[in-house]
Amino acid sequence: MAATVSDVARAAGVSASTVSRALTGGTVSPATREMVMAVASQLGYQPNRAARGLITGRTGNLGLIVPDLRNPFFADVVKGVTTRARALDCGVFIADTDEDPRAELEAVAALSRNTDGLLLCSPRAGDDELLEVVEPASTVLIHRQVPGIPSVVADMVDGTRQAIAHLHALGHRRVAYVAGPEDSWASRQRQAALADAHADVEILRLGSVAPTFQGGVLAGDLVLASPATAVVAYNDMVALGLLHRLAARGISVPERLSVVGYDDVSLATMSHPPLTTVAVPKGRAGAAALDMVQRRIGGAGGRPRASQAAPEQEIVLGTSLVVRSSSGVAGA
Amino acid sequence: MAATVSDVARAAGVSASTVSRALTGGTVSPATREMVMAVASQLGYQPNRAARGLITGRTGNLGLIVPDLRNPFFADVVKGVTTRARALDCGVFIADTDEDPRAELEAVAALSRNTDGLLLCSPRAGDDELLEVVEPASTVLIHRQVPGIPSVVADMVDGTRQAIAHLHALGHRRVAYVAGPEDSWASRQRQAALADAHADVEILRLGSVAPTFQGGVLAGDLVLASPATAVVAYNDMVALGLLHRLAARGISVPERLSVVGYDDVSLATMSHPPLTTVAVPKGRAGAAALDMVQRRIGGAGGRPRASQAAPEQEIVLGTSLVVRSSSGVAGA
DNA sequence: ATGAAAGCGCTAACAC
DNA sequence: GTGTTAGCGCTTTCAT
Repeated sequence: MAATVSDVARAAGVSASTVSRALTGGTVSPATREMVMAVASQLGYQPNRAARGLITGRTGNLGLIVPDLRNPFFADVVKGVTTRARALDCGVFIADTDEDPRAELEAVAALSRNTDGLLLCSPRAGDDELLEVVEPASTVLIHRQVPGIPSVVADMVDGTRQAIAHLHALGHRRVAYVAGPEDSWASRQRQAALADAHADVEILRLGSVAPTFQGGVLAGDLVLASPATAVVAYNDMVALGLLHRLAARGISVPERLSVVGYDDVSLATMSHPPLTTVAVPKGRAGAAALDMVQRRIGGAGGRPRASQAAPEQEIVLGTSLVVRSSSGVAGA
Repeated sequence: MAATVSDVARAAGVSASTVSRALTGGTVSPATREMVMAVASQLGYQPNRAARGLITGRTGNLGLIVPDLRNPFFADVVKGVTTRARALDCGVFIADTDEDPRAELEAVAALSRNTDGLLLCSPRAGDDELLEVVEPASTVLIHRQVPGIPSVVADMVDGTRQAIAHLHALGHRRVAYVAGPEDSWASRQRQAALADAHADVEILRLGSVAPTFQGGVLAGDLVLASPATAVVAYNDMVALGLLHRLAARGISVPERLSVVGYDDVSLATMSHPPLTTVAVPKGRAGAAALDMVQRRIGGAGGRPRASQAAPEQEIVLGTSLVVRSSSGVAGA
């Protein structure tokens, strides 16, 4: 059986409350504190978070909900969250919803009772459904915006602008866009951004396709049937599938066609040729979201502190185009 | 504030214990149960697991520790665990140790107090360190064996045998093996398996290299400088890097050189050419480990039940060679 | 600066 | 079958 405060108290010859104070930073004499700490670590004492949470009203745990851990994009976000959580000594419950909006809503319900806050990464559920189950005071959305719920997003408008400016500079005037899932927030974002990225560049919308490698393979033929000299894919996985299909059809990239993705997943450096892509901060977004939710629930320890100067509702992280070898001069 | 048992009890006109019984499957009259359930769901009651855990001694939560979530291999394992956990209504704490053995040990210490059991996936710490901090009764290792700690592993000996038999059948007699990290359990496993996979096939050991895409790139030149007609890589990431380097040097695969990997990560289908690889069950291993730890801690609710017919200590999952296009007839 | 006592939400004995 | 009581491990008043 694990050691409890009482065990430590007995071994240290003090009361349980003193142990508690020594360990959580209450008013104790330096000497006592040091002694208690020594005894505690010597006994391998680890506080029972459940018991602590029962009284403080805070569990010290967070919930993190993602659509699919296998997607390298989400893996990066999760990694950012867990890394920051480790530094903050905060537990992270993980839930993978398998891209199922219903599972997402269930996960929110199950986790919200047993955590201090929730991080929802790219949730697939609709705005209204989300607003129904989510507690805005202790929830942060990652890479998704819903009016009324705080969020951390990447500046896709700027990233898109950079991508199109890059292609324009290389002489491209007709650029295909391979769209992802119709109704997704990210997809709408990208399309809106493309719409007014550059006056001189005509955007040819293709798709939509699944946001996967296979979706990209499928898109390859669509792109070749269009008059575009360059293509912007919904994300890197689609871009990679595209590259794969183009190679299979003997099309040289970037000579005949330039390809640009979104996300900058690690695979983007491993393709043939390495992929030019709009880098979106993934780990950084996860870490920022964790900090944000901590700030919002923090300090007050459950008690909602009286209106303190309108807490931030949104963080927009910068994006940057990473130019590799899949983009080049038009008609080269 | 969330509803508590007392709230439900008051609203239902019964005592708190009756509510508890109705919700957890105790002896209650069907009518009462139904009524309580209705009131509970109407109030949106969600049990406070912390409080429940305090008394039952079980938290209903598990800890899952992995070296690196970005590694698609581990992502698959995690996914297997979380999927099974969802079905069992069991929370999963995730910890990413960044391949750091010390962080691993710390994670074990921090999590073991606040979970019912621990799943350690491919831990990097040494046998002795692990044995020191781990509670064998409530821990299961995934893809790693340590005497005295239960584990779920894949049959690498058989997988390796299949791979070498495949290459032998294609006429290969000299096969290079690109070794991974010297001191890793997995690496030793594979080498032992290769040593007596086939009497007619000579194994040329190369490396070791980092178990990454970059490691594979590096290994590409090593392999070409050897007389081997085929190469087995430490894992798929190395094999993919190898393929990349070979392509860059204009070596055609499988005509000039056959390449085989281990793991069958999803990327293995996306390479040029698609990779022949020893498929190891990843999600299945995670799910099996979860079931195993539940079985071992289950029922008794904390109280270690008196010796019940020697609980299983090890599960070995089958592997199978997936033949794609990176392997072919020798000297073709 | 420290100890005693109360209580967080829940379930397990024990009565009835 | 149901209510009452006690207590899990911890923190936090309230005394001192």
